[in-house]
Amino acid sequence: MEPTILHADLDAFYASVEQLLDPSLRGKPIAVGGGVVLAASYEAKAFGVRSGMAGRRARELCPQLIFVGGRFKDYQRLGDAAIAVIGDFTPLVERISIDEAFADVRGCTHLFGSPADIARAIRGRVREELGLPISVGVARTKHLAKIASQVAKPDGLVVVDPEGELAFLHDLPVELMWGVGPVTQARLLAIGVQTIGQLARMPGRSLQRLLGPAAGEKLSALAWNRDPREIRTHHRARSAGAQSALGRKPAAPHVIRPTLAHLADRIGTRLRAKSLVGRTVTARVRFADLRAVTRSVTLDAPISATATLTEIAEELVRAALADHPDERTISLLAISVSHLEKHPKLQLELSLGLQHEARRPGTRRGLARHAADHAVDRIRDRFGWAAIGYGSTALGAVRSVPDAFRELAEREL
DNA sequence: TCTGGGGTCCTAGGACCC
DNA sequence: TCTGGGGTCCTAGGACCC
Repeated sequence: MEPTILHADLDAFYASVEQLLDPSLRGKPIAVGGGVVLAASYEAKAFGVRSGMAGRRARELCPQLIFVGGRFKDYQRLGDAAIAVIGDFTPLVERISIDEAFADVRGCTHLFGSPADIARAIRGRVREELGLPISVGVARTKHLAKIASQVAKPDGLVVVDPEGELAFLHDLPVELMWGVGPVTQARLLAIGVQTIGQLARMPGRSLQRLLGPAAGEKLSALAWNRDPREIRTHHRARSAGAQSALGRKPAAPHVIRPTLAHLADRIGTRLRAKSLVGRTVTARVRFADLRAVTRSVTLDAPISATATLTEIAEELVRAALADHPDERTISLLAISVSHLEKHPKLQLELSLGLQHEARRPGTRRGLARHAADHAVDRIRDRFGWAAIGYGSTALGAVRSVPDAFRELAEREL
């Protein structure tokens, strides 16, 4: 079988866009972000600067590092354009994030040539039309294609021939595998496993004892290049959430209320835009020392109303804080809604709302809340998100990061 | 001056049902 | 008196990915 799976990954994406749009930044070590490095150029990576690193640490490693603010609209535009180039070759495209996608070209080789030809064409077009470097891996499986694109970086192409798969895979370090993070890497190192080949030769039993049944099984399979995953062009979301880092703030209502209201507002808006409702609400509180706790509740009836979501989240946060009375300072609040279902149509929703109220005597708020949410949603559709909000949610102070950046990270629900 | 924001999946224990 | 097992759902925590 011919290798027809492509994995395409824009190199140092945010940083590359900044260097594209501002030529004075080219060839220089730059980082997108401030408090935290969101992306680093290859010139910065040479100094050890990595994404996710604290800005201060990055500056220590690279004193001449240039921090740039972030042109989020351009990231979205150029990321979409690059993925669209892939879509010109095949409809079987699975987008993983703003700057990364899998594709299966098995059905279009008669039009465009071999998978390697197609990969070269994609790289050429993204470079010529958009001015951005993109690395591509080609293999028979998603896992191998993804590893190949990592090996190809920066700005390269690696094709893994079927005959050479295990030879290619087994010399590589385990941390290149999908699913091996810092913890697993350390656990494997403790038993002397550093390469994928060493992992492959471990007895399945001991791997499962070390990493759990699911992870052990999965890594064994991947190490032998058994990856059953196919290209999935459409994912439906299982949860929708939002979070806000706070620095250090007192665990007090004047901090918690407006923050939760803002988070609930964002989630509710996204859910309603996709006609989704959710049954489980989870709230997360992170303390000053970065330890975090969660509290969740599963409701009888699913919700999407901003006010209801806010109230439930407040209750959960109160419960979490009550269990940790010594914690006076919090550094992050988060809400997530899961057990998502498709919302019934509007008319059904109204009758459902009435039934719902009948079951919960004393609340005539359900319908009023839906009406208010829909009114706000419509105004925002016309005039933008900032045009209107629920009281304190309009507070800019609770936003530690521009909403444009949040939108970048949001996946299609 | 101790690190953003949005996700997925897995595990383990307990409740509850048959 | 003493002793079962399987399945499902919920909750809390954690590892990992981009």
